[in-house]
Amino acid sequence: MLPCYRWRRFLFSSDGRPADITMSDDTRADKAITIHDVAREAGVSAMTVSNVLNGRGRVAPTTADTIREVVGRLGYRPSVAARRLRLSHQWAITMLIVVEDPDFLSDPFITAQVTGLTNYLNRHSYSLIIRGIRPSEFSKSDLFRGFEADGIVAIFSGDLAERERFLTAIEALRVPIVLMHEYTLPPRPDCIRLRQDDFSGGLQIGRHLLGNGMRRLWMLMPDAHWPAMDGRWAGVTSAVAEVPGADLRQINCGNESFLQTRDATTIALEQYGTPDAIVGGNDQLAVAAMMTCVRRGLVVPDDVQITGFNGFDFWQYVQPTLTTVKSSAHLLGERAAQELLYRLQHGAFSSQELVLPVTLEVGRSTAQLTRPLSSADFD
Amino acid sequence: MLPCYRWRRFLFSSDGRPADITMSDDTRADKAITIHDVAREAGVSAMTVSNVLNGRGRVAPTTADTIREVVGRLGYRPSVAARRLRLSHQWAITMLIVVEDPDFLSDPFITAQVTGLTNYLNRHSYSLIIRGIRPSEFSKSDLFRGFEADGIVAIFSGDLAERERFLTAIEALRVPIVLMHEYTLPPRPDCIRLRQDDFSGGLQIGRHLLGNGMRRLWMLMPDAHWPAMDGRWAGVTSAVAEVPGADLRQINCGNESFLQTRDATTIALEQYGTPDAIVGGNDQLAVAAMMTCVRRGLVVPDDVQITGFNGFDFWQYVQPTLTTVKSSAHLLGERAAQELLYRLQHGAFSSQELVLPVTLEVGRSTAQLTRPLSSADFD
DNA sequence: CTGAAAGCGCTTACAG
DNA sequence: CTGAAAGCGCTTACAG
Repeated sequence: MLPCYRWRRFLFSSDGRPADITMSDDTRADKAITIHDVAREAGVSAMTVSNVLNGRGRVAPTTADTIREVVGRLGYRPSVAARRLRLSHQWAITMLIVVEDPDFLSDPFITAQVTGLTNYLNRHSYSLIIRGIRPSEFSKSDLFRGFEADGIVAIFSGDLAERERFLTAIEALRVPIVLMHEYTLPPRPDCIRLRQDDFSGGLQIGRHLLGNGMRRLWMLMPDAHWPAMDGRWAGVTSAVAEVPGADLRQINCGNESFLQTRDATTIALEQYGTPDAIVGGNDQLAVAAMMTCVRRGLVVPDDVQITGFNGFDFWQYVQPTLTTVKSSAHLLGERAAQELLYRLQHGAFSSQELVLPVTLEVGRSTAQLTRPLSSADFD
Repeated sequence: MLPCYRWRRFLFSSDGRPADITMSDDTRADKAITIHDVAREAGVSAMTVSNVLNGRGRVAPTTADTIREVVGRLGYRPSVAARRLRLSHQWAITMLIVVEDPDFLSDPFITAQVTGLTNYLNRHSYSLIIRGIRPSEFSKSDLFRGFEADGIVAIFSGDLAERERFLTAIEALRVPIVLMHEYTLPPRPDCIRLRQDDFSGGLQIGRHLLGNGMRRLWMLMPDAHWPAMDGRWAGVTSAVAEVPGADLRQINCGNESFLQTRDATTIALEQYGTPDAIVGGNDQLAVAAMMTCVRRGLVVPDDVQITGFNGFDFWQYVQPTLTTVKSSAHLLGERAAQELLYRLQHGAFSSQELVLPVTLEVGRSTAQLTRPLSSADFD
């Protein structure tokens, strides 16, 4: 008997509401072979097939061989959905990125973390589900309607109160959480904080520039509140506080795009004059500022020193090469996955907080020159 | 009665093989409330709850209100796994990227497509599963063991025979396929090809440079065979064939990294002398070549003209701005999702092949200068 | 307008 | 060493 729900209605509409639509065909359902088909063909019971496939129980070697042969011949693939229901485990992790920009994957810091996550998870037969949600649409998001993962890796933007709200909301999903780049929200049960040492990176950048004799510093920051960015700012602030007479000004660069950063830098240059050094909150901001300075006839590093943050391949594409802070965003993603799978395996996280180190990478954009650059400087 | 499989063994080990590990705890399982809990609390049957939640059948408004109240109060969330099993539909699409580089998401062309996909799918309550697989590990990949999607969007690299093999393999999964950037593999049932018009882009680039009087052209290509890259090459080749006396040389740039591109360009410059123009297979290749030329004292565009391909934000970060081919990789991703959901809804794809247009974006890197650049050229 | 029953494809404890 | 039975949490056709 062919059950009639082979032709059924699916949740499927443009506004995300249920809609009544009839499926005309489902090739998979027609041909799907089950564990019972294999069992019948091999002349055993379904449970023996299950045991062989999962390496459990004692099964006679000859029986096992027969079963494996039949599995191969029939092209049997166990139903993931059935296994998930039966075991109430999903073998899936959700990466949740709460950010206004729908094009969030264009940030290399984000993509490197995502790549680290997928690589680690796939190695362990877990899959990654990526969800980008705008802060303004967080509550009416269908994240909560169709949630299907064993854990969450979350990156929040926004101020403390907003982030607190996001965290409280996803805690209702009752799965373990790895919170990225968070250092202000207080610890919670079944939730750890994982980040790179942005404060230290900022501190190193600041001390490096101050050690070069720079005193009037700017730091370029995006509109969006990112905890990681706040940490860098705090680090630079600390360094500046150590040197009497040094000061630091924050320049808002809107959405971090090239154009908005260029415009913000241009206005600041006209309003405040040229600073000794410009600290980019990340590499993109730094490079956009560098281009702006160069186009205005300023020489880097002679007239103004410039630094970035994160050390993506990107920094090499610029001239002079950028002084930046190297961190491994890829490693950060891998580590998030590792901690989550550890938690799933052992029932508890191995620690409350993890901070990965960063290192200052000195390029020519903060070089103390005693002679003009020559082509030899670039090799 | 608490079933004992709450403490069960999970597939979980570093090499991807099943391993015997006991879960010490599962917070979700302890507290999960089901449709029956809601039904009992509301004094109705499970099916009435189901009807209300899915907007089917006739239910008395007062009954429906009560049920919705209980759902909210208990925080009931339907089990996705159960729904999937019952309906044998997953509400999930897999994006499969077959490429050697495990850091595949660092390519902006890939990430833009992934972003377009997620955005479209999430709007329609589908989720995206990303799988990167190395060509060499394709067959022993566990893609086939844990497959769980209603459709596939695939990006292959490699030569024709390899890509043919990949396609044949994923066809065994019996779900509809959208093949990206493919134009040589013959059409198959339940599989469409979606790409941007790389040939036209290459043709336009070639004609533009030849129109500028350039005759000795190079094209920078990566080691990896990408069909999209081959299409661009074919386009440039066509343009060159139109002009007697013009010639085109292919320069292999290894893995496309800055360093390997720089080295390949340097060696080529020493071996063959400076060409009239360098066509980058993509923006990154073009910018790396531009940096190399500038560092060797060549002036762009006076001594050598340079072009890119894809027009990412990236191109603006370079000086002079890059002539490139604009396409919308984001749109390509959206379109792939759209076609797949159409297929799932209607039982058949709406067409066999889709080609999205591209446009030439002329920057200063191919400007025909009659005077030296001034800062005014940059605004 | 509402409910009892069946079944999606697995895995487990238990009995043979 | 192997199997019959139960049940994970839903949805559907059908009967009332």
